[in-house]
Order: sequence, then C-alpha cells, then structure tokens
Amino acid sequence: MSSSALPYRPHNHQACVTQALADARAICQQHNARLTPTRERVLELIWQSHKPLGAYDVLAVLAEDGHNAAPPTVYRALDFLQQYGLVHRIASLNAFTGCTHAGKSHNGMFLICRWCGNVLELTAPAVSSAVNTAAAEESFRPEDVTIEVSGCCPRCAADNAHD
Amino acid sequence: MSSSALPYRPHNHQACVTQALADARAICQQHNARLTPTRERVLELIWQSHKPLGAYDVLAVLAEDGHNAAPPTVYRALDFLQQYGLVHRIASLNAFTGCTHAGKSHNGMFLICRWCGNVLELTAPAVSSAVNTAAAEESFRPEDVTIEVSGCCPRCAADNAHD
DNA sequence: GCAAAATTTGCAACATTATAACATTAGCAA
DNA sequence: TTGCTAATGTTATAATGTTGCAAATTTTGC
Repeated sequence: MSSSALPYRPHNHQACVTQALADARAICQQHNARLTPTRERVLELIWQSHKPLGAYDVLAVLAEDGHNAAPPTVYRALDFLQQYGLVHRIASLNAFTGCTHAGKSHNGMFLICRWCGNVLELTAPAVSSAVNTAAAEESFRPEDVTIEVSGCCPRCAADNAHD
Repeated sequence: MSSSALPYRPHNHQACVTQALADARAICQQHNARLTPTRERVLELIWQSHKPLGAYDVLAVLAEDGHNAAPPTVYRALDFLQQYGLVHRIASLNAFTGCTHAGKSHNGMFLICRWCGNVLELTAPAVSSAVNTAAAEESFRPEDVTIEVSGCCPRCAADNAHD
C-alpha cells in the first residue's frame, strides 16, 4: 500500500518527522516513559507516511528493516504511542496517523480525503464544545471523542473539477 | 454476546421494533427498494438488541433461525440497510445499530457508554454546523461525518458512584 | 555492584471482522 | 417462454486484532 500522492502543502517532510521524534522524546521523558527503539521506529514510520498507516503496513516495513516482528509488537508499540498522544487511530480507516498536536490537550478532528487519502488533523474548539454541550444535555460524560470527516480535499476538488 | 443491561429508559421495546420495521417498509417502498426477508430479519435483529450488534452476532442468530447463512449474506444485508439509512455502523465498535431517525436527514452523533454498552443516537445540529464550519475553513467538502463519543451514561454514573 | 522486581519483547497460536469470486436462484418485463 | 437484473448461496481467503506465556532487558532496592 505505498503511494505517491503529495500532502496538502509541499514541504520538507523529513523535517516534520525529525521534529515529531524530538517532541516525542521530550514528552516521554517528561512522563518517565520509555521510547524504545521499536516504539521510536514505529512512530517514525507513521510520520514518514503522508497517509494513515495500518498496523500491518507498519509490520511490513519492520520486516524490510530485518526486524522479525509479529503483530503484537506493532500493536503494543501503537498502544504505547496512543497512550502518550503521539499517534491517533482513525477508526473509520483502521489506521494510524501521527498526532500533529502532541503534548497539547487535543480534541482532534480529522478531515479524510476519499480521493487522495490524506488526513488533516484539526483542533476545533467550537466542535468540541458543541459535542460537550450535546452530551451534557443527555447527562452523558464524554471520555473519548471521535470525529472523522470523510470527503473531498481542496486539491482533489480542483483536480476533479474537469471530470 | 447476549446481555442483560436495560436501555436508557424502560419501555416496550417490541413496539419500537415493530415501528422501525413498518418505517423501513415504507422507506423502501418509496425508493423502490426490496426489503427482502433476509434484510428485514437482519434489521429486526439489530433493533431487538439494545446494543450495537456485530455482523457475526447477527450471523449467529440467523444460524439459530435455521438460516444457513455465510458472512456475505449479513454484510450485504447490512450494506443495503445502511444505504437506505436504516442502520448505522459504529466504526469504533465494528458494530451496527438501528437508526432512530430513519427517513429524516440525519447528522447522527452517538453516545456510547463504556460500561453498559448502550448507544444513544442524537441529532445535534449545533455539532453538525460546527463541523461544517471547521471543514469549510480548510476548503474541505464533507461527505460523511462520523461522531462517536465514548464515555459514561447517566445510569452507569449513578451505579458507579458508590465504588 | 547485585539480586529481585517490573517492564518490554519474542513468539506461536488464535480470534474477529470483512471481502473476492463465481455459481445459482428469484423476481420481473417484453 | 425468454431474457434480463437483482438478490442470494457458497467457498475460500484477506485483513485486522488478541491471548498467553517464555525470554530478555531495564529499573529498583539494598
């Protein structure tokens, strides 16, 4: 499942990855959590991909690395990374993406392009507060909020205009 | 995966099921869609359960019925029911629940109790419009919006208070 | 330092969820 | 009838995720 589509905006993506890894190391240190080589490598792989990566995609790359890993290795690493807010699981895709707001309190909302597969994570306070209000009206206490919007991104809308 | 927890409010649930089936027949007729026995039975099973039902749960009950069904039978029925807005798939649970707003345009939002497993579907216009605004700011055209809130329902909050 | 305890990883098997591909049957219209 | 389309049956397999236990590694208490 490798791909070629560009991310939303052209940029030096390796810099993103490097920064994300540096942030991750800092966050883990703050929490006395161990960002072991496997965990760090999984995080790196997820960040290197512009699209959410499935657990078995990660597994395949680890295999190319020469790392003879089994599914639990990947799922455990992903659980760890999720726990510290370093990656998010996109439920509607069964896939994982790097958290672009790691460290900050993040009420993520994901815009998922049906065409190119790119995902944009937003922090949308207005959405969060509307969700909380709606939940409160039912006396429901939210613990985890999943907001995933599937649709068409601007780039693909432009590309498809002349269909 | 049978269970015993009550729904949010006590009520004659069989009446809900009957009504849902009647609505479904009407909706399908309007669309010249065929609510075949299998499809109707799947819808009924989903409505009878107070909690979202997995495809294989449905399959198991069909087997009890004496219907020698295979997974594609169930998935096809579920696809059909989703297509006409009669059931929703809860991505975070890999399960299906009856749509309580079938027929109307529905921007569903789901409150999923971690403790009892019950799900409440809400129509929350404020949430929808906040989501649409946030998407518009990114020039993103939403096609399908998934909002699933996992947390603690009022009943379970009361039950757990004395832990 | 060093042994005990806790965390992390390796590994094998297995469980669950979902789809592909193709044959067959049922409903319906000319 | 005949021919078309939609729906279902059937088999196999793909894709995703988990359990349980043993081995290795890291941390902790002394």
